[in-house]
Amino acid sequence: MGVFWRNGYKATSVSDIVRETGLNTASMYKEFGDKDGLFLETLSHYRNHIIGPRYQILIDNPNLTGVEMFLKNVFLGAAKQEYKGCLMMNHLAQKHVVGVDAAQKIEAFCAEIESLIEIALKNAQSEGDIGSDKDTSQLASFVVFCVHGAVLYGRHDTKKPIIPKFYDTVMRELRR
Amino acid sequence: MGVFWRNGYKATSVSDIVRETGLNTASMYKEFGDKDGLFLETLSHYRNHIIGPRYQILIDNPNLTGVEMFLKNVFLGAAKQEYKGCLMMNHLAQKHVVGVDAAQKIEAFCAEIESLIEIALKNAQSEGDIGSDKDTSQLASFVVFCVHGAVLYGRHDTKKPIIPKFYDTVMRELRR
DNA sequence: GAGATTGTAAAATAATTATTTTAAAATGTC
DNA sequence: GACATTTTAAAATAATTATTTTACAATCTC
Repeated sequence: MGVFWRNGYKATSVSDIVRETGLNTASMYKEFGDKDGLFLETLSHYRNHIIGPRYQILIDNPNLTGVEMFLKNVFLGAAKQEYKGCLMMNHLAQKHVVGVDAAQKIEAFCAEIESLIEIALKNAQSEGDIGSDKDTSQLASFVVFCVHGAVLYGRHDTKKPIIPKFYDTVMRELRR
Repeated sequence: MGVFWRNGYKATSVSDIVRETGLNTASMYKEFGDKDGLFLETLSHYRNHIIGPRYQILIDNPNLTGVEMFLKNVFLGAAKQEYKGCLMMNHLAQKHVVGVDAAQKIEAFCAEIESLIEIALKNAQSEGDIGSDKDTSQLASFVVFCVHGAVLYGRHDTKKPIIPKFYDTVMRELRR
């Protein structure tokens, strides 16, 4: 997964994958069909094991209180990813490159976490933590954009991700 | 430029470029050396003719007043780009793929517009349009991130860019 | 443990893509 | 208008990369 994450679908050769994973070329083709199939599987794995767990608490507790603490964790989790950004988001600009199946998968994933966050925001709203005039759908987009798009913008020279900087901004926007 | 913009450096073949530009293959190699040289030239062109003009007003008027109007124009300009995102930003996550020259060029460009915006924000601050307690450097990062990173996050299904949504958020953050 | 099945390494093939060459057409120079 | 230079289209080559095959080792079944 690492190579796809770092260099993107097209710039990742099958040899790279074989080298990195130790997988056998033939086994790989038998298991996943082709490079595209492997990429789809990678997306699923990323969703289920890397990002998923971070949002699992929202699934487990549909009435979760304390969005603030949750968001802080999500931001920090994203900031730790060695500045590689979000595997899915890094491919959002490349729908034609990754193919339609992968593009759909990525978009479905984004929609999914967006609606999870929206539910959490609505809860917070009904508890008075967020003003009743707020557009929770728009705020949810904004949160997803800042969390999953932001490492992209981490500078290579400073080697520092920019996400933590944005956490405060997002929180102010929620509380305003 | 279009192909690079839409599909990224690695997924763009020389044939694609030749087809799109009508350029002759041999002339292309004579003029730019190789694909990489052409990409570097593309980045320069993008900077000088596509994005540059949008920020030119900041260079021409170091004491520009009315950041708000300026920012609005920048947001709208970005939102119009056929949802391809920012050519440079789309490559930020791929420093190893595009090579070190291109990566440096992209980062220099980002730093440049960030500091232009920071100057404008400082002016606004000294005129009282922005609170004196604000960290203009951080705000500038935030603006660049929202303007140049946001189309990335426009959904393919809805075909709508998300940038306009963020304009309000950014303005609130400035005025807060 | 013989025989069937599965996994593996390495080489072979196929497909794509970057770059160069070639020979002709276009253009410029005197 | 003849000659030199430059541009162009097309084919040729080189390099890379995706996929398949082959021959063999490991594992499993009875």
